[in-house]
Amino acid sequence: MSVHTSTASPKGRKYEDVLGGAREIFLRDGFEGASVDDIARAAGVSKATLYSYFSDKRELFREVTRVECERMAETTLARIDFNAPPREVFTTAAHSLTRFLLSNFSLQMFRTCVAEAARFPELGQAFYQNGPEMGRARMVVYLKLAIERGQLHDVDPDMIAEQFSELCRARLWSRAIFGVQTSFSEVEIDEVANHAVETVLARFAV
Amino acid sequence: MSVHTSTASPKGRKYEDVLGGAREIFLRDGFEGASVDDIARAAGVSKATLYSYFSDKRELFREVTRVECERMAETTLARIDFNAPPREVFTTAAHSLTRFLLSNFSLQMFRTCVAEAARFPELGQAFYQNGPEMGRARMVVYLKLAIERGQLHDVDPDMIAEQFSELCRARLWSRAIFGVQTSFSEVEIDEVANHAVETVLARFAV
DNA sequence: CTGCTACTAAACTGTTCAGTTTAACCTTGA
DNA sequence: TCAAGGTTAAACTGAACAGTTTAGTAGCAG
Repeated sequence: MSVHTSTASPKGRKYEDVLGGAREIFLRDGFEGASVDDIARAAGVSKATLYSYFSDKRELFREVTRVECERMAETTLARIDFNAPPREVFTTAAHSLTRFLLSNFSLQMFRTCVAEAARFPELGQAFYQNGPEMGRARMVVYLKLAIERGQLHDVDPDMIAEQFSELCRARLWSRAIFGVQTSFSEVEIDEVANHAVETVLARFAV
Repeated sequence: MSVHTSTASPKGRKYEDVLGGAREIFLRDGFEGASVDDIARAAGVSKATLYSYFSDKRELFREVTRVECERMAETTLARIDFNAPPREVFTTAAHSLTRFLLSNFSLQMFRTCVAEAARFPELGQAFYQNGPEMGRARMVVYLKLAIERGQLHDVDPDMIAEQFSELCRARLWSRAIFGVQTSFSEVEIDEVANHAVETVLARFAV
């Protein structure tokens, strides 16, 4: 009896292996930078097998990003306590979002999607919708409640959410994306997150 | 008598042509996406001539970005009136920065630098230093004055500048960079800029 | 006219890489 | 034991493309 990973692989034994290898190499080298031979090697699979699952490199890439975006949505959209006061919610969200934005995964994903935006218009859009857009929508639900409760001023909640997430990028994110700085201390990250909280509260809290 | 563009070309007649063609194609296709044949064609120059000026594609790219960053620094670093009150300065800066961030040029430059950050660590860093870093430094000079005058709270001026420029990216920039939205009305832009001003003032103005 | 320098078109080299093909090899189940 | 289907290594094809070479042209100075 063979061991199966949760649901039996959609097609053939090596399907998950291929996806795993592709994830590793695409994340390391981006789309153009990744060679299919490297992916097959990393997956421990022959090129012929790989091409029996995916008709071409793009389709493989699409599938990897789809799966990764789903995982990201599940994992990193911090559970919001819809009954907590704004300061608490913003503080929790700011720290987890700032950390996430500076994570290797998030930065590489962003780089690749941006780099391929011209070749793959659909890809950047999918990434945007499954990533930033999803997080924002969730935040907006909370903001509306808080406004109803009179805890926040009655300002377009969408704009509050947008400003909040941009504030979490202050100082460190642009350095990270351009490779000017590659590692970040807890202290630095906390400082950025705390400043984001203070600013958003100064403007929107009652 | 032949017409010369300002200073006589550093080397040979076609130097500026090459740079112009490279600028056009790199900006359209990015670094990897651009073919040297395309550049030569766009420049109205033979490949051999191109390679007599630049030893390889990377050197050509470096020079194009250097020149473009200089131009950007001159053009878009809005003159700040160091004696004006914060609301006026932030308002002027927010509108011009938001527009700039959404410009075709800025977006393409960003895309290319990010995409090549792995192959060209120096490039992203040069872009960062000549672009965001330079604007921020200029803003900080003003902020220190305003704090001394008691117009702003005594908070790390660097953080004020960083938050301010991030706020100008709210809502529209991420849509632009992922290709979700490609054109932006004056109304939308003004709204983002005005919100950035209100938020930064709410937190930092005395 | 001579000779020099910048330039040109086009063919060529060498490499990288996506995707295909082939012929053989396990594994499993009847 | 046999057959079928998934898998494999390796060679192959064809295209794209950076960079070079060659043989020749245009213009200008003396």
